[in-house]
Amino acid sequence: MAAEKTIKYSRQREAIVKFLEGRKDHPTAEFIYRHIREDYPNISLGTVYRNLSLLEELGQVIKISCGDGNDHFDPNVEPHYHFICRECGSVLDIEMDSIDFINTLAEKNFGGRIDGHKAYFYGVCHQCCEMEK
Amino acid sequence: MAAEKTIKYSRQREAIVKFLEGRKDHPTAEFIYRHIREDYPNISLGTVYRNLSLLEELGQVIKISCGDGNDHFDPNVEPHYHFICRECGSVLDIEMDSIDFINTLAEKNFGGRIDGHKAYFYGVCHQCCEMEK
DNA sequence: TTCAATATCAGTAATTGTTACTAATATTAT
DNA sequence: ATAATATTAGTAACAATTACTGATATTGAA
Repeated sequence: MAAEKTIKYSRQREAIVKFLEGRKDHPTAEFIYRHIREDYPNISLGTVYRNLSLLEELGQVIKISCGDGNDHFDPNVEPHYHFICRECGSVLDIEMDSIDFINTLAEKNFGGRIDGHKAYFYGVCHQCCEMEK
Repeated sequence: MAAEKTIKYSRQREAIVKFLEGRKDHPTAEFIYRHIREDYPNISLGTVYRNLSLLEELGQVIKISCGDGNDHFDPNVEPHYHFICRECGSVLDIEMDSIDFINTLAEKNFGGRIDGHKAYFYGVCHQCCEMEK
């Protein structure tokens, strides 16, 4: 039987969780690191990465790989969709009902089993739309 | 006026195009490199990367960033969807009609403009389903 | 309340995927 | 052919992430 590693409390991990709590801007590890450092000047970037992937395993955060080269992190683990602005690159939440029925559509002519999907929407965000005027 | 860089023929680029032609397995740059080297032992990985991004600019290939850490390349530039197997990590095509209407759904309660999307489906591929038995 | 076991840390080095640089080579229009 | 220049191989640089190490913090039990 695999010896389950017990998880000990750490201030650093708590700070990361607190920092992410309620955020909607899906920061990168680097961004989180820079801000946590204001309270914990000695925290290392490795600690941020290690804890983010631990929190991901624990199901407390979601990693968003939207293809811009950096992973982004989201404390909202409920299934939802993201938008990436072609202008400014910001990653925003999309408010829409679940579209799980596309799994069934996708499974129609497919040999295997489909149980999930990720969708990224692209365009120009509200803020950048305003700038165009 | 921007001096358009004219594009000269190169055997290496042709070899890459030929190698990708008709493939359905969405290889990575590294994979392409290893195989092209059988015919062109001196080709460098940089050349593969450079040509792949050139071909992408030319609209001859599509780069797939599915979040497994490696970019994959697809000679099929028609809009279509991909599946990623949770077991073996293979990236497969999904045969399904366009679901562009989800853009409209997504734009409903969204401030900005939405003009495209990417969707990745997850599950267990046919081959891995068989292995489970 | 010690104390031993060990998870976590900071700091740093290593890895990995990708891009940039450079002098030599290949292609193309003339 | 030749001149202009795009492309190359090879290598170095880069950025994001992960692994390593000895020191430190947390925890359950004595």
